[in-house]
Amino acid sequence: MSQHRHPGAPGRAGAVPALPDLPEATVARLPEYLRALHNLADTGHETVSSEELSAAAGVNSAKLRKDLSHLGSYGTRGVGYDVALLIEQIENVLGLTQRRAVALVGVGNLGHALAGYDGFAGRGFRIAALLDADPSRVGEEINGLVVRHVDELATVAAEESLAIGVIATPAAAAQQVADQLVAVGVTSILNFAPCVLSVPEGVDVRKVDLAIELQILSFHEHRKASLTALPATGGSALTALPGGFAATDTQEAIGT
Amino acid sequence: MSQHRHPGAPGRAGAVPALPDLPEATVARLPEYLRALHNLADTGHETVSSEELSAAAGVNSAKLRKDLSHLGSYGTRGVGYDVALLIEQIENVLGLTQRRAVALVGVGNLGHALAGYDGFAGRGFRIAALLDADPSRVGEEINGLVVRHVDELATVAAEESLAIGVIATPAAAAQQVADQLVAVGVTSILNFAPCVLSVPEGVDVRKVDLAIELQILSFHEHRKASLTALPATGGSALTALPGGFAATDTQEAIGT
DNA sequence: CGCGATTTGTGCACGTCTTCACAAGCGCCT
DNA sequence: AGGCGCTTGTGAAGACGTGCACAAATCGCG
Repeated sequence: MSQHRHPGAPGRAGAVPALPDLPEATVARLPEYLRALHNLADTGHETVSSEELSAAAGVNSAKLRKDLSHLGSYGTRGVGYDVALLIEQIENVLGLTQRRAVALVGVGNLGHALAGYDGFAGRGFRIAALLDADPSRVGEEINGLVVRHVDELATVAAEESLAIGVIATPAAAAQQVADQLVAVGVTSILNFAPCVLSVPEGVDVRKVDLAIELQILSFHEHRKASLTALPATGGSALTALPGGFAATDTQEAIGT
Repeated sequence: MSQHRHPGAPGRAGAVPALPDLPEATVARLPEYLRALHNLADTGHETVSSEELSAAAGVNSAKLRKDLSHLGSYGTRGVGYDVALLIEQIENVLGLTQRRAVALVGVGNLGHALAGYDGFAGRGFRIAALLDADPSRVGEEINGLVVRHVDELATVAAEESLAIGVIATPAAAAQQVADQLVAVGVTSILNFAPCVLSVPEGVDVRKVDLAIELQILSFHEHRKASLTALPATGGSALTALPGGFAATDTQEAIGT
C-alpha cells in the first residue's frame, strides 16, 4: 500500500507527518487502543504483544495488527510493540499532541455533568468555555469555569483557537447553536441533542444519543426473548445464541 | 466466539412474530427513523415519502427504503409510508411495546444527569432503580427516586423484570458492577465507564465514551488542518475536502 | 378506462471491513 | 553460527454495507 510516500504526491518530500489516510473503522478503534496502552504503561509494562493488547481493547488480534500496520511498522517481530512508542504514534496520528480547546454549549442537566467530567483533561482536551442561552444560568460557576452567554461565542473564539464544539442543549435549540458554532469557525461538533444537524461541507458531526443506544439494546433483548421462547429448530439446546454483529461499538461475549 | 449463523441455515420457518433477522446497521438506524417519525406525527403528517423521511433522519433515501423493506412492505407505491403504521411497526421490532425497566448504577456526576434525563420516559424506558456503592449517597432522592445500595440489586431484580442495566460508575468499579448485573439476570448493558467489560455469552454491551468521540473528532481536525496547509495539487482551491465516510454515526455535510 | 406522475421495493455492482493463515523477521539459547 | 520459538505484518477471501438505477405498483384525472 501507500507505505512510504504517495507516488502521485507532489513535491512535499517527507515534510509533515505523512498523513496515512486511515480507514474510518480503524480511526474509531485507535482511542480504545490508546486507553489500553495507557493502562499498560501505568502498570509498568514496557512492551505488549498484539494478543495482549487486543484482549485489553476488546478486539480481535488480527484486527489490531492490521489497524496498527496502517500507522507504519512500530512493532518488533518476536517481541511485540513498545508501549511508549505506540502511545506516542497514536497520539500523533489522532492529533492529541496539542491540547485542543472545546466549547461546551448547554449547561443543563447533561451539560453540568460534562463540565464536571474529568476525562477531558486526561485525554487531550480542555474546556475553553461554558455557554448557555438562558440568562439565569449565565454567571454560574461550574468546576472553576464561569458560564457565559452563548452570544459571546465569537469573543471566545477570538480568545482561543476553537475547533471543537459540544452541544448539550435541548433538541429545539441544537440547530441554531450548531449554526453559531460553524459561524465562528468550529469544524467539529459532538452533538448530544436528539436531532439531526445540518452543517456545511467540511464540518464533522458525531452524535451521542442515549435513547438510541437503549433502543438498540431493547431490540436485542426482544430478539433474545423470542429466541429462548422457541425450541431451536436445529438440534442442540439453547447454546445457540443470537450470533454476531460486527457493529462499531458493540461488544458481545468477550472473555470466557 | 460463535460469530455467524451458518450459510445453509436450516428450516427455522418464521413462526409467529416473524423475527426478521435485521442487519445490525439497519437496527442502529431504526431508532433514528422512529424519532423522525414521531416528529412528523406531532406536526400532523399522516404519510411520508422515503425522500422526506430520509432527509429528516439524515440518511440516503435508498438506504432508508432498504432498511424499511427488511421489516416488510409497509409502504404504498406512489404515496409513501403511513406514519402511524410505521411507528407501530418499528416500535414492535425494537421491542418498545413494553416499557422496559432500567437499572442505573452509579449516581455520580454523570449518573445524576442520566437520572434526570427525561428522554427515558418518552422513548419507552423507565428507570426502575438508582444504585450506588457509596453509602453516603444511599438515601439521596433524585428526580423522585431514592438511591439504594448496589448490593440491593437482587432485591430490585426480584421486584421488577430487569433486563437492562446502565453503568455510570468510575472505570475501576465497572467490571464488578457488570458482574453483579449479570448475576441478577441483566442481559443488556449500556456502559459509560471508559473500560472494556467482560461478560458471558448472550449478554450485550454497548459503550458510550465521551473521550473516544472527541478523539475521533480530533483526528479529523488534525487531518483537515494538514490538508488546508498544503496547496491542493489539482487546481481549484481548498474546495477539495476530506470526502465522505460511511461510518456508523458520523454525519458529514448534510444539507446546505 | 387508460395514462401519466409518483414512489416503493430490489437486483446488482462496488467499496469497506473482517478474518484467516502464513511467510518474514527477530531474539535467545545452545 | 545455527536453529528454534515467538510475533508481526499482510495477501487473499469472504462477509457486510451502500447506492444506483429501474421495474413494479398505486393514485388521480381526464
